Amino acid sequence: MTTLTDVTDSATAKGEQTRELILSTALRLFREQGYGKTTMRAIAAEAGVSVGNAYYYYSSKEHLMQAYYDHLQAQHREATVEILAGDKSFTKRLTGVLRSWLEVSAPYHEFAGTFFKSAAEPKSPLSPFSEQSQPAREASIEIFRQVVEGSDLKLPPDLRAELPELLWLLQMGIVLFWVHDDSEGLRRTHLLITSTVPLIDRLLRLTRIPGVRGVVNDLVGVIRQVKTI
Amino acid sequence: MTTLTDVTDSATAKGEQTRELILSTALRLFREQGYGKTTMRAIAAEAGVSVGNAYYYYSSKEHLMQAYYDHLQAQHREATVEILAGDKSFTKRLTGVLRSWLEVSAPYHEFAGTFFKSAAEPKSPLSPFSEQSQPAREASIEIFRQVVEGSDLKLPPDLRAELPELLWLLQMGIVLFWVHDDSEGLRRTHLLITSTVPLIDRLLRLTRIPGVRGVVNDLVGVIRQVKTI
DNA sequence: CAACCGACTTGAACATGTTCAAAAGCCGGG
DNA sequence: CCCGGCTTTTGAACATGTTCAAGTCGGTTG
Repeated sequence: MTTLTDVTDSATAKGEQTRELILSTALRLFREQGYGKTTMRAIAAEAGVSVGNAYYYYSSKEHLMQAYYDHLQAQHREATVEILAGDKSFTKRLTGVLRSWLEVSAPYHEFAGTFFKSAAEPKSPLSPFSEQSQPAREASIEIFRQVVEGSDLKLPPDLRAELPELLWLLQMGIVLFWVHDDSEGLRRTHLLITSTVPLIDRLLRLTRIPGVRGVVNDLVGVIRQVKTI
Repeated sequence: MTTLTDVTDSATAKGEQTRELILSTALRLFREQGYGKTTMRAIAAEAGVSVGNAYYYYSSKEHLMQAYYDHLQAQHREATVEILAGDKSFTKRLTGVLRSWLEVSAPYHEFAGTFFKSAAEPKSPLSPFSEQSQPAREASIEIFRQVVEGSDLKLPPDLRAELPELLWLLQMGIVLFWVHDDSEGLRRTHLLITSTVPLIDRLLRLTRIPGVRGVVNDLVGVIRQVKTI
């Protein structure tokens, strides 16, 4: 028997080791010398396997980057736990989450550009809007859902329901900014977060004004419409 | 003698012809078979020159795409003239400009993804935020300046000054959406424009409400700050 | 006119992501 | 023990963007 496939984790016994080996080697090289300078041949050589073997497990170089992305996502999630358990203040929660993303991602800032490049292509599985990244995207939105739910924010239910996704979009915007930010210490991105978050808070509180409320409702309507159809 | 070309246009005589030839051939092939499937060898062969020669004029395949982008930009500019001469209604002007962009770009929708991919990389000259594309960017913002200036829109001067750039950002967002839009006839993007523009108009008019005014002023402040520092 | 200079052109060579047919292990059944 | 069928592994071959040393060509200068 031994048809292997019953175990949760080590799906295919031996091969799984090779897979891990290739991935970890690749990630290390990416970090050490950047994505562009790391060749598939180098990865294979360093891992002590053949090029073809690397392709047996990862159908492309991009695919290896995908794995890195998942890694990052998990790290961020972990980093937010503490923050989301603590304060009830909306701005603090949001700032904390965004900041922690920045921290987790900082070591990869330099080669994030390349990642971004691949992610931009609509058909790429790396695209944040793609089918394949739906799990990662939802995990990310889930974090923002917790930001909202655990906070003291008072909002009309419609908007509140839509908010996590909007905050995720905000995060995408910040990432876009971050990728382009070459100020030292990522000063500008930090500044962006520091000044944007309170502003968002204030904007959200404006929805109590009747005249504003109507427009916002329509805005939510448009967002839903665009998402669906 | 026969130096034939003293014409305004042709900077370096003969070579300029070759340059044009290569470019037009490339653009044609891009349109006919997509960017990815068009090889530099094919372009060279079709144009009747050597590969090296193509590289003499265009330092990379991407560079050829850059040229296409400029081409598009010019076409759009031309298409907007009529619209901007006509109506005074802000929403009509804005809708017109966005729609005409859609029309001009439609033939390239399929291969725009690839373009987008390159443009996403921060260091790429194709990036809408890059140094190299500053002229194109400013030309584009200029269009939106005309949208605002020729319109009946009443706004606090601060916001009014910032608005063209914000509208340009909106356009970037729409492009992002457009690239991912595979509904037939680009229905979804059209819908997005149709429903977003009036909403923006309403949002802008909200700035008359005192409570809103303060927040918006701060928002403008943040934008300026982020742009500068 | 011959030498020369710089713009232009060439094609072979290179680097690297990717593919693929074949070999090597591995394993349970006859 | 050997066979047939799988997973895994190999390395050479391929496709394609890019580079480069060397050639060509047209005009300018002595």
